[in-house]
Amino acid sequence: MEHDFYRILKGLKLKVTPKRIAIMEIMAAEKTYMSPDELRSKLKQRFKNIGLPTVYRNLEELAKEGVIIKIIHPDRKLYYFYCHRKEHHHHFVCVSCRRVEDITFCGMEEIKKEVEDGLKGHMVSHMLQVYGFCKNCLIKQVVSQ
Amino acid sequence: MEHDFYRILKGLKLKVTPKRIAIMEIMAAEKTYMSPDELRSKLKQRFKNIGLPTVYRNLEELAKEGVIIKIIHPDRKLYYFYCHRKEHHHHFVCVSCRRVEDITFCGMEEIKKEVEDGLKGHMVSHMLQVYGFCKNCLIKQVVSQ
DNA sequence: GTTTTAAATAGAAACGATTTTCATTTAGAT
DNA sequence: ATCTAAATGAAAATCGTTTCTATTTAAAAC
Ligand SMILES: [Zn+2]
Ligand SMILES: [Zn+2]
Ligand SMILES: [Zn+2]
Ligand SMILES: [Zn+2]
Repeated sequence: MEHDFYRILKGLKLKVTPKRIAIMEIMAAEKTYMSPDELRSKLKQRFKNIGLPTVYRNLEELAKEGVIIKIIHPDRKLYYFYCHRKEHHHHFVCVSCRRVEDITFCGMEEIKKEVEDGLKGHMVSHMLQVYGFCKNCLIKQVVSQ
Repeated sequence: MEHDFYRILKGLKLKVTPKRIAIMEIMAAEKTYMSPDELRSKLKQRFKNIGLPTVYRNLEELAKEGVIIKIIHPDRKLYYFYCHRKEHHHHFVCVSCRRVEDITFCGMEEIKKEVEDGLKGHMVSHMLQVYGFCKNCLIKQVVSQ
């Protein structure tokens, strides 16, 4: 698995540093989105010194390259998630446990049609995100009643 | 028109202050989204003293009550827009001039189905926003070439 | 293997949008 | 006209994020 990350970084012409590898390992192992500070807490278990700017920079670089994604959050803070799927798609985010899951529905064609035919504009991108309670959290709710 | 805003504020049990009315008037007259600071600049033309916290507070209150909407922006700053349409719908945002236009496509049913049948979760809300160039900006691009 | 150099990093400081605090003013009820 | 809770302005605080700079390090060149 580490070899995957190694190759990904090489492909992006980024230096393969222990911290980069660790960031990718930790992110890829998480089922939930994380803030830079939460990621740093996990990195602290492996490295004595790890600066927050390093975490911010690496997350941003990886997001820019499409290796990880940014999660749009109502609190307008930065959150990232390692998404294994590479085709265009969107995400379901659990408002209780932060779990992220893929959604295959998109609607890009209909939207594009409406923008171009209806508004006579040109669509550049679109953002779709779904919020709710994941399977696990629904079960917990029922059990705890 | 002012009477509309008067009645809206009354309906929300908010005091009808000159600044609240002015904020609603300015927002409702704009075809583009605005930041709190941009709104304050406009308010300064009418009021000698107008504090930024007042602008922030009022925008947030009006957004909470659904009178205006928040625009999700990649820069993660706060932007608001007075949307005249009241039914559930989404928006097209021009990345060049900030114009906001209604989109009727939604896809809520398909998404809900996928979350509930596929993921066995429960959908609470969803966020869709479309970015691109509006009609006017497309024309300007062509003309200036 | 050694040298070179550009990228990566840590730590400290800066930044800036947003929020909080608090004293004063004001809308609207009595 | 009086009262009270809401609204406001000014100043300060907050805090997530970014910048700066000296140091370290990956990896290319030798
Ligand atoms: Zn959950
Ligand atoms: Zn899509
Ligand atoms: Zn435009
Ligand atoms: Zn919708």
